[in-house]
Amino acid sequence: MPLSGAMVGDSMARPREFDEAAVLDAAVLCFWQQGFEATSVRDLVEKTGITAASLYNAFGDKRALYEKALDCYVEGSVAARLRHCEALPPRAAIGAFFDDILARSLGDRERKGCMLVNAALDVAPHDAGFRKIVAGVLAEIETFFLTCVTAGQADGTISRALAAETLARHLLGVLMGLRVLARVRPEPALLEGVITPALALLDLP
Amino acid sequence: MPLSGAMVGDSMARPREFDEAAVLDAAVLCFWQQGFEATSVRDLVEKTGITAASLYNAFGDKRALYEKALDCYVEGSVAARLRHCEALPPRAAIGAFFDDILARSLGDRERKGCMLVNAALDVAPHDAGFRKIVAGVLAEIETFFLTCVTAGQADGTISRALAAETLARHLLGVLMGLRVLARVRPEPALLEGVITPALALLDLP
DNA sequence: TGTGTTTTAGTATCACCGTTCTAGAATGCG
DNA sequence: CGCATTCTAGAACGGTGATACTAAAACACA
Repeated sequence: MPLSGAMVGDSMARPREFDEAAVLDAAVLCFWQQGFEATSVRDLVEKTGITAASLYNAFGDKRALYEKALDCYVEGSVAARLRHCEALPPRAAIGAFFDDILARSLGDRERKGCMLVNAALDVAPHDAGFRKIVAGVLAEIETFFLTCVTAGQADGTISRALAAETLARHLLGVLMGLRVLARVRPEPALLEGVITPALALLDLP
Repeated sequence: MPLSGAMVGDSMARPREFDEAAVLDAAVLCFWQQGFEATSVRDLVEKTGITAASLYNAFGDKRALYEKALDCYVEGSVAARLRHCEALPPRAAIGAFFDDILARSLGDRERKGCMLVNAALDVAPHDAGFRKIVAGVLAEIETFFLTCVTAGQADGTISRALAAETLARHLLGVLMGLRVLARVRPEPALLEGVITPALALLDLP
């Protein structure tokens, strides 16, 4: 099984004609919008612009491509947002995080939601490998919240009324709920109503 | 197009051999576990024990059967829980509601989750009809929370620090989040951590 | 007891599924 | 310039998707 992108063997041959990153981006969009089952290889061929043979050569089978696409999404969307927010003061980081999610959810005209949350209900329950991946990313988000809350409780910007671990878990739950509701009822008042009490909880005496 | 279950015309004929309710229950289980796309008509034929022709005669096509199955699930699971909790005092009703969800989520060894939440991400985003149905049920749950919070704020058992509408929306969001997390990380500490702050919010001065 | 209607079971249909194969074109290296 | 290699395009593959059809069986009623 040759490694994609890397030249193997002792002789050079014809190089790729397509941009692997661009193809992966198109695949992300497909899986993100339609989920794993509802996306056919023919969809992928059409949207990526390369042939099925090239797809299979470069990425393996459909499941492997989904895995790479999910990785790509997480790195480009989730991890990027975490890195961005981690640079802020703790209480502001949490606020900015939810502001961004809110804006993204309300501006999501195609109702794609969050590919990670979609994966959590689509592929994770029936595939232990995917479940582990999704659970790992969720744990990273939880850790981000925990770090923020712990630091905020230490410097007095976040309430100590509840344990930091408990607050972090609550924030993770609210985040998941937001992304589900946004796909069915993307109403500003509803989504803001979901967030407001969670943030109020941080600011109490 | 004959109405299922009802005898039409002026002459009686051969009656159903199968129990329509039992067949619908089996269909609910299929769709609940695997979702709409991942469930094939052959799956349904196998699990319900009746033939494809009977399925089509009795319920119409696959989409119509899913709709009836979702109706059946909502009536038997969601609506039943709402009715049960509505009989309790407001603050206790909310507590009992989440206690039940928590127990159900932790005991869900097949990781089926909640069929309504599954539908919210599976069929609702791509089908306006289903979206309306799911949104309607979510609105019912929101109304249940709102009724509880309003009554609790009136009799002093629930904090008036936040508007009743806001708290109700928050509780709905937490509920959705719970059901997503439970399918990936069904850990008691995590799920309890999600709920605890939401309930604490109700009890503050 | 026939007659009409509707159930059944099984199969046919036809499009699409994920995947692989068959070519032939394009490249780097000896 | 071959030669080995790996790319591309597209057809082909077996399997399965949802659904429709055929014919026999089962009942209610005249």
